[in-house]
Amino acid sequence: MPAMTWQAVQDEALRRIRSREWTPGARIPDEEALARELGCARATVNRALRELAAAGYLERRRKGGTRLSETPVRKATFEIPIIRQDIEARGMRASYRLLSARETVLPPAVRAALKRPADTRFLHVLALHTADGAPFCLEDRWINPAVEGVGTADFATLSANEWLVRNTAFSGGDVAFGAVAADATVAGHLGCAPGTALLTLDRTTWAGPTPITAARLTYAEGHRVETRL
Amino acid sequence: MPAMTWQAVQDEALRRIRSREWTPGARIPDEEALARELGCARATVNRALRELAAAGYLERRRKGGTRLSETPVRKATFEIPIIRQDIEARGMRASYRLLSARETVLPPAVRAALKRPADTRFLHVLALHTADGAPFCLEDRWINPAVEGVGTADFATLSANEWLVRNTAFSGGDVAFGAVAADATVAGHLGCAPGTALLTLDRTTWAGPTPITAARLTYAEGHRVETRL
DNA sequence: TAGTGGTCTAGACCACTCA
DNA sequence: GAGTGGTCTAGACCACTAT
Repeated sequence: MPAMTWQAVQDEALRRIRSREWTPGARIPDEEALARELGCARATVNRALRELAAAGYLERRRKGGTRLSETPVRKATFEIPIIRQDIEARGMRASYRLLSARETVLPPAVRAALKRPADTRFLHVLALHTADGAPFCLEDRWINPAVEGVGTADFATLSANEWLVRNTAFSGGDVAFGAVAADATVAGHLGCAPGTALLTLDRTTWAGPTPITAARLTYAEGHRVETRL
Repeated sequence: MPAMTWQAVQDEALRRIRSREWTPGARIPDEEALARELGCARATVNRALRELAAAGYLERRRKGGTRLSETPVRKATFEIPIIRQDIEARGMRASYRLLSARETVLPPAVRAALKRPADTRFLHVLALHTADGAPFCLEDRWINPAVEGVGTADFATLSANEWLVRNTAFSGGDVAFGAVAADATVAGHLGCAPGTALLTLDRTTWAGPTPITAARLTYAEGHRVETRL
């Protein structure tokens, strides 16, 4: 084992930050000095500090040196797993029921998000995920019918989410959290009163310029999406 | 410029993933083979693939090699900035108004989250953030009165959020999104109808075993927290 | 122009884990 | 036991930017 691993260097840097030995806005020693002081190679210091900069603790500029962030932008990473995995990771039994699947015209909001012309038709899939028999979340998804194989996919047995992950290549997308009041339909499926405040997760995914799918997950009452800082 | 940068290697790997040249679950060439093929050092390949593994695209095991994830757990990173910065980044004018600040007994839910005994007293701060004059979010925060300097801090001019970021050293915490229906008080401050579904962001931060603060941000109607995948 | 971080290289040894 | 990823080193050159 080398004297100093990059992890040890990072821990030491975090210790100095937390102990206020290094203070917000102040410049810290350069990589070469730290490497000499800690007895390791500069590359080791570089890796340790690079990751702290990516996490928002430090700001680094060539020639300008490395400073503690004055206003650290905390970056919180949330895992967005396949719903079934999410449920099973909580130690519950996941099941899935297809409610409807038919091709129809995109509603205006989805059409705008996917930048499609008017009257574009997509496959609309509505499905309910349950955990230990209780409603967990409602999946309201629009799928581009041009996606290869989607015509023969059977979303009754495999969720559209999983089918898409396994069968399409995508290049990017976006995710957003929001809140909605349950309408009568949603309330019925999720077993809550109409008007209940529910957390939503909207996702769109693209293969280059072509939209693959837009989905809204509406979680059952009280659901939270958590992570560590 | 070297022939192949780690970024170029990563782009090439992503191209092979997206083109399905490499398929989910299948093993990809080992680092040495890729380095030879692409004409770079193994360390360069290592950095490229290590980051793809951290992002959930690949699973790597010593001796087991590197495989494409069968069920990629997408990791979405959200920036959790100081609210004022968040507002200003949207090109709006941020302002802040302290609504109340007094020390009182922790309510049960917060007490449990912070693992404090019954009758623990914290400083309770309620404040409204506005963007271009319109309500943006309501900050409902509990601060450990043992935090150094909190007794003399003036939260009327500087938000508690910013004061804490600048004046305390913390070691960790957690974040959670949720949804609540506006009660009469919240509705009044945020200018919406009682019962409106609102997005919440709950945060707790710790200095080792000592809680520093617990905060709930309740965003105005329609607010979304977004990120790219 | 000079200082600092960003990256690449070639080689080495180690840690894990599969067969 | 052996294959593969994880990491460290020492040196080098480059890119950016503060002065």
